[in-house]
Amino acid sequence: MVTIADVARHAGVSSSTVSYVLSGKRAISEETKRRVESSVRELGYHPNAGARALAARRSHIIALMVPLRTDVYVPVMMEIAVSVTMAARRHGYDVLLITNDEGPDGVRRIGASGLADGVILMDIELEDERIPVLQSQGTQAALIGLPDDPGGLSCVDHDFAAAGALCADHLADLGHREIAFIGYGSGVYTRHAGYAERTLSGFGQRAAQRGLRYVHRPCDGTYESTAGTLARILADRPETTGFVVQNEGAIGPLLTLLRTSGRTVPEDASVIALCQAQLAEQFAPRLTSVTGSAQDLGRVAVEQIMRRIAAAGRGERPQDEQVLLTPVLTVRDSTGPVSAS
Amino acid sequence: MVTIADVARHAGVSSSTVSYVLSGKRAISEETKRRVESSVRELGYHPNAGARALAARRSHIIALMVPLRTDVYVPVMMEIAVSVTMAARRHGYDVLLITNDEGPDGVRRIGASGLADGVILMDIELEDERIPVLQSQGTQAALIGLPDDPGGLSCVDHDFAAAGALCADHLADLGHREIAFIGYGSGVYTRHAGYAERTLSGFGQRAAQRGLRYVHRPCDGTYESTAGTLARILADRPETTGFVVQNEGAIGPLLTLLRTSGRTVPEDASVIALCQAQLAEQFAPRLTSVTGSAQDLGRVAVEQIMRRIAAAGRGERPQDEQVLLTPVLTVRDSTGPVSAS
DNA sequence: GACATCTGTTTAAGCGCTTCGACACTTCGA
DNA sequence: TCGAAGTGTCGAAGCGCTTAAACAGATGTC
Repeated sequence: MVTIADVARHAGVSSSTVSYVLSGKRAISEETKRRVESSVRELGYHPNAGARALAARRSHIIALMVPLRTDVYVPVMMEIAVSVTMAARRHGYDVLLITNDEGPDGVRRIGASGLADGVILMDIELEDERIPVLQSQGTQAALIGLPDDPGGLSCVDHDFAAAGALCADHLADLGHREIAFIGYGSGVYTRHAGYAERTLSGFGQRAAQRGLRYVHRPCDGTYESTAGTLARILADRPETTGFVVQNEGAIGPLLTLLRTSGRTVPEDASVIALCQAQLAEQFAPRLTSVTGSAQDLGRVAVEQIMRRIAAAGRGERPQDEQVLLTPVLTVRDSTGPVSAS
Repeated sequence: MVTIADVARHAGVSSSTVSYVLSGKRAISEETKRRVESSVRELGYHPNAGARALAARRSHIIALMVPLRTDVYVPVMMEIAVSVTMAARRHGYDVLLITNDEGPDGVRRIGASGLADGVILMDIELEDERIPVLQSQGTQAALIGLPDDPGGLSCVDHDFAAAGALCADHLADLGHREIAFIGYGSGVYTRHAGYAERTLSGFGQRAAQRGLRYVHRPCDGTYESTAGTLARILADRPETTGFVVQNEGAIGPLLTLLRTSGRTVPEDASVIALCQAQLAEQFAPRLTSVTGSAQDLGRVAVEQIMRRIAAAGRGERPQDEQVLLTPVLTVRDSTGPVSAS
C-alpha cells in the first residue's frame, strides 16, 4: 500500500507538504506542487480513507437513506440515488446506501460513528421519527420531501401543488368539466405522505378556481384495483372526460380499460399522468404528463448538504433552505379538447 | 462525541477491555462484559468508523457498482441494491454506492484508498475492463453476472440458459411450433452482455431439441420499435403463435399491439415474459413468466464477498465460487394450448 | 512449595493522515 | 538598516481505535 510518506520520500519533501498540495490549504510553490503531483501519479497514491477521516474528522461520505416501499415508483428512486451519487462525486464525496428499515437508529448509528458527514433522507413522512434524532445529534441532513415542520433542516421536493394545478389548468383549458383524479393507494394517504396530499390539494384548489367538478379515487395500481376504481368513477360520474393519474402502476391498466369500455383517448377521454417523461412516452398514445426532474432532486439535495457541511466545518450555523422544483407540463397525444357530442 | 475511553472510564476498565468486549476476540468475564455493555448502551457509544478502519485495516464497507444504463430493467437493479444493503448489514457491513461511469478507475480508487473491503460489480461484460484492475490490486470482489473468464473471482447470476430453456419447454408442451423471441435492443447484443446471449442460446438449443421453429428479434422496448418488430414477425412468419419477451419495456406495447391486430391472448397467441413476478401480474391478462430472484442475487453476492474478506483476513487464498440461480416458471393467464383452427 | 498453565485485564505502540506552530528566507516600508 | 509582514516548508502532536505483549492472580501439577 502506498502511503503519504512514500509520496513524500519520492518527491523529496515532507509528508505535510504532500498533504497541503493535495488539500490546497496552504500556499505551495509551483515547482514543489508539480513534483508532488507527479509522484502521486507515478506511485498511484490514493489517501487512506480511514486515516483521513480520523485526522480531519470528516469522512467525505454522505449517507442516503432509501425507502423499501414499492408503492413509490422505483425507477425514480434509482434515478435519485444515481444523481445523488454523481453529484456527490463532483464534490469529492462518496455515498453510503442505508435502507429505511434501520429507521431512527440507523440515523443515530451513522451520526455517532462519524461514518458519514451528512445524511440525505427520502420518503419523508409529515411527522418523521428520524428528524428529532438528526436535530439532537446535530447531524447535517437534507430531506428529499417536505416534513410537517422543516425548522432547522434543508429540504427539496417537487412542487406537487403546482403539478396538481398544472393538471387542472390544462384540462380546464381544453374544456373539460368533469375530472377524475386517480391517486395512490389509500395507504399512502393514511401515512400522510406529503407529496400525495399536496398534489391533490393543489389540483383541488385550481380545479375549484376553474370551475371543474372532480372526484378523487385512491388506487393501488394493480389491474384489478384500477378496474374497480374506473368502474366506480364511470358509474358515479358518467360525464367524466378528464383523468389525472398519479399512480404510475395504474396508467397501463387505465388505458386498456378505457379502450375496452369503448372510449378512445384523446377523443372521448383525456388522460394526463403525473410521471416521468420516459414512462409517459412508452404508452400508446404517448401521454401528456406533468413531470419534475428526479435528477435535480438528487443534485439539489447534495448541494444543500455540501453547503451545510462546509458551514458547520467553518463553525457557522448552516443555512436552512427549502427548495421546491417547478414541474413541467408536456403535452403529448393523450389529451385533447372535449368533443362536441 | 463518545469515545471508547469514555466508555472505559464509565465502566471502570481499560479501553482495550472495551474493545475486546465489543469484538469478542478475547475472553472477558461475564461480570465485566455486562458492565461494559451497559455503559455502551447508557452512553450511546458507536465506535468511530474512521479510527476503526485505520487501526483494524478493515472498513466494514463494501462497494456496490451499479450501471447507469436504462436498458436494464431498473426496479431489478434497485431490488438488488436493497438486498445487498440489507444482507451486508446482517454482517455488520455498510454499502457504498458507486456508479459505473467511474469505470476501472473507480475500482482502483476504492481499492487503493481502503474505502471498502470489497466490491460487488453489476452489469458485467464478457470482457470487463474492471476485472484486471481487481486482480492486480488484490481487491476482493463478487460479480453479479458472468464474465468470459471468471478465473480468480466469485460470481453469481441467474441461470439464463435454463430460463430460456424453460420458455421453450413450456411453449412446446402447449403445442406451439412457431415462436418469436423478442429480445433486448441490438446494443445489448453488440455489447456482448452475457445474460442476453445466454438466454437466447438456452432458448435456441431447447427449441431445436423440441422441434420448434423460431426467430429472434432485438427490440428497444419503445412502442414504436415494438410495433416495427411485431409487424415484421407477423409478415415473415404469420403462423407464429408463441412469443417470448425478454425486454420488459416491450411487454405492454406487445400486448396492446396483439390486441389491435385482432389476436386474443392466450387464445390466438401465447406470451411468456422473462421478468419479475410483480411486473408480470400488472398486465391483463396476467403474464406467464420465468423469473429469477433478484434478492437472492444480492444476498449470494454479499455472502460470497464476506467469505472472501474473511479468508483474506486469515491470510488464506479466498475460494472462487460460481453460482447460478435456478429460475422458476410461473404459469399465469397469457399462455395456453395452441387453438385448433 | 516451586513451577507451569490458564484466565482476565492492562499497557503501549502504531495505523496514515491533518494541522498547528515553528522556522528560514524573502520582501517591504519607514 | 531594521523590524514587520509574507511565503514556503517542516516537525510533531494527535485523531480513536486495535492488538501484540506484558502482567497479575487463580488454579493445577508434581
